[in-house]
Amino acid sequence: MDISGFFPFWDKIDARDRETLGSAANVRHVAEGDVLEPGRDNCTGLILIGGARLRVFILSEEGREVTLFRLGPGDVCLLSASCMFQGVSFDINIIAEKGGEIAIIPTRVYKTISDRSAPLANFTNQIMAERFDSVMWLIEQILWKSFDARLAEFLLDEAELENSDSLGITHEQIAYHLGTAREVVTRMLKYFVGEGYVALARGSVTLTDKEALRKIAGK
Amino acid sequence: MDISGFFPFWDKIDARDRETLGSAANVRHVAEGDVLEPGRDNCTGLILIGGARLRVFILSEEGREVTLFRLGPGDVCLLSASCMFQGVSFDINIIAEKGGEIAIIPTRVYKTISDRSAPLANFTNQIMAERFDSVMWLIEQILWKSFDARLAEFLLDEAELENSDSLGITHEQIAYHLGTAREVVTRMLKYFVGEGYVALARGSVTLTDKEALRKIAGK
DNA sequence: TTATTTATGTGACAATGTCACGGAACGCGC
DNA sequence: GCGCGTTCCGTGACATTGTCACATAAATAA
Repeated sequence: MDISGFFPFWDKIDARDRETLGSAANVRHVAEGDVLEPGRDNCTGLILIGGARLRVFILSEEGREVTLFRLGPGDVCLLSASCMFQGVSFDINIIAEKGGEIAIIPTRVYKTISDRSAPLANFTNQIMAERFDSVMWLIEQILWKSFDARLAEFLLDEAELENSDSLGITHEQIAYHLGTAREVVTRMLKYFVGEGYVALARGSVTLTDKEALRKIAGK
Repeated sequence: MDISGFFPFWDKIDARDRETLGSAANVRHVAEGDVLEPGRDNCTGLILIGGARLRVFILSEEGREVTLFRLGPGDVCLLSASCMFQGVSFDINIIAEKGGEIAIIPTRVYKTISDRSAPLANFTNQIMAERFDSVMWLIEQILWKSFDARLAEFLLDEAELENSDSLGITHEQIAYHLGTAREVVTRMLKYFVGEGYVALARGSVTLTDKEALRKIAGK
């Protein structure tokens, strides 16, 4: 796995540092369901995603989850190296939704180089800003969107990601993504069925009227 | 107003760049209630806070607000220069809660130097991470704290900030901070009065049992 | 088949948000 | 002082979402 493609200014980084980064990168394969960060004590390092899909989420003390964002091929996960910054105290969890190759650069190595390399530090900045943006989007969703809109949007996004209108997902999994209770999802899906937007089966939701769902999602 | 104190690695920045930053800094005084960023079109620049207190919040289309965080003396506001990053699309609003001196460094100047200066870029990173942390804290509050806990915590924080147990604040202002409706605040405050936690008067809330409030706030 | 696990359905209730008011306190001009 | 408009607060009815306690049904294992 070639890591140079992840860094847009690869050629502006010092040659010795490129070497260091390359050899520090720990390439491995993750399988679906693998846990990359278990919440506490999270400082695996910078994760460069080759072919996997990762879900980054937070977890409450009571075990409720909310998905912050998902990362796919070509993305870089920075929060898994959040200990390189002072004053960051929140915990995140990362799990592989789809298996594939990833490369991990240990936090210390990355930080050392970043400290003296402007291109790398600015790259870090850019990634951080993008994640910040995702999280702000989430806040706005949670605060100002009604649940039907959030569910509709989730289903559409999911269909896009999976490239299929038939989603193999349980109500409980949806609830985890959206940070609500299963019963609430069941109730709303039931309503969607009544309106003809989706069809349900055990462990699956099929979108039957995407146009209507888009309307509900408010876009 | 001396801006060097804001940058922990001031002496590691190139002398010419220090000069440029210093002369680009636009020092001015803001009065209470002044709007520094009106949502859309936000790229005032990096704001260095001398003596003012700023409130950074987001606004829904319906006019509902939520406070993201507040900044005081010695703090740096980065989101007011968020256009220096690609892909950042959320809008923020900034208003002065307390008058005082601030210095503004235009985004372009800051970005130019940051692009070639590792210390500055890493400083930017650090600030961004801290703001990210604040926002994550907010998400956790919104998602898994009940409203009584959030209100109690807000009142305690406010008393700390104002250095007084008697707060000159209306129910509506509290609602804006917490992103809810005035009636909800009124209702809960009424309950707090019944329990003897606070005393109310027009335009003011007085904390009468901080210990109990801390307990409710969950800390 | 029978048991067990996993997924879904549902009703009652609690917490919070929305709406439509009414009334009380304050500021201001007289 | 008085009237009067504005701001702030209180309240009831209802909608939405979250919680809890189950029942049922479909898959899977024994």
